[in-house]
Amino acid sequence: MGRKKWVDGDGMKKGEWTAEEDQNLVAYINEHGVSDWRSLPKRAGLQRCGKSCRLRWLNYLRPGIKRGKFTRQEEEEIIKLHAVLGNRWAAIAKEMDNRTDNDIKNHWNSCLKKRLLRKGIDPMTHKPIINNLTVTTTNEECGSSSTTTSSSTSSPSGSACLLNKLAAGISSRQHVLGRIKGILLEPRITSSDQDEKEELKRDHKIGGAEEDDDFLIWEDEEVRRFMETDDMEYETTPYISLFYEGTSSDRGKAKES
DNA sequence: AATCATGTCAACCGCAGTGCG
DNA sequence: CCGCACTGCGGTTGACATGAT
Repeated sequence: MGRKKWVDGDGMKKGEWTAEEDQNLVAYINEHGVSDWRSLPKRAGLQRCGKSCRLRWLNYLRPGIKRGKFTRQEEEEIIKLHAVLGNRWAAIAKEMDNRTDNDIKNHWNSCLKKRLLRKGIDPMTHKPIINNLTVTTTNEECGSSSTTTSSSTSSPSGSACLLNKLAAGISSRQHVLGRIKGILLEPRITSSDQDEKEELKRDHKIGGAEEDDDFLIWEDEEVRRFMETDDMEYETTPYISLFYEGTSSDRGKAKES
């Protein structure tokens, strides 16, 4: 995979790295450590730009990097962190166990984001998707007003605030929590290919009444009423605990509730 | 079997932040 | 304070893999 090799105007190689190049870079860094990426390629005998070397080292060659499929726990962690941090992949990566920001970003964009969308959750706001409705809400905790749509982006803190609001109102909308839980409790891909196929079958089930009804689309009026309850107090942590309660070990309890 | 669509992942690009002279 | 060089980050691209038709 990757890109074909080519050479740019400065004689710098681009594209896919060869095993030999990897070996050279690793050998050099092991011996001299990382310093001055700009001059490193020359010193290491590589026809690459420093930026390319840095990226290769950080995302691929650096020792201890965890690669391959994401576990369910890791995916939960990503969703949880994304709700708080937004698209700050480097910050998310720091909280994860030796996953690179690039890896997390790729997995989010190719998999998690789409899964959330399929389940009627906006991946940017982590809110239920609303019927083409622009929702204006006063964000007291963040000290500002914000206008969001189901497809809009918002600042991480704003997103967290909205999510807390969602959590605060969850008692009156238990099915919302159920829907969110559902995403996290789904049998995960990582266990086996069979699981993956079954999940895909479920998600792409054609003609089943469950399919369309399963999306959580709030009616405009319902949403308006919900958003009007602005005098509630929320905190970040309660939202997270609500969002994730019932996952893994608590799965049984969640079903009961 | 061929073609098309979608998923995955490595790598590139451009910009913002930071440090230094 | 300003400009430059360097680093780090997030968004995007491109090639290959895999599945669906």
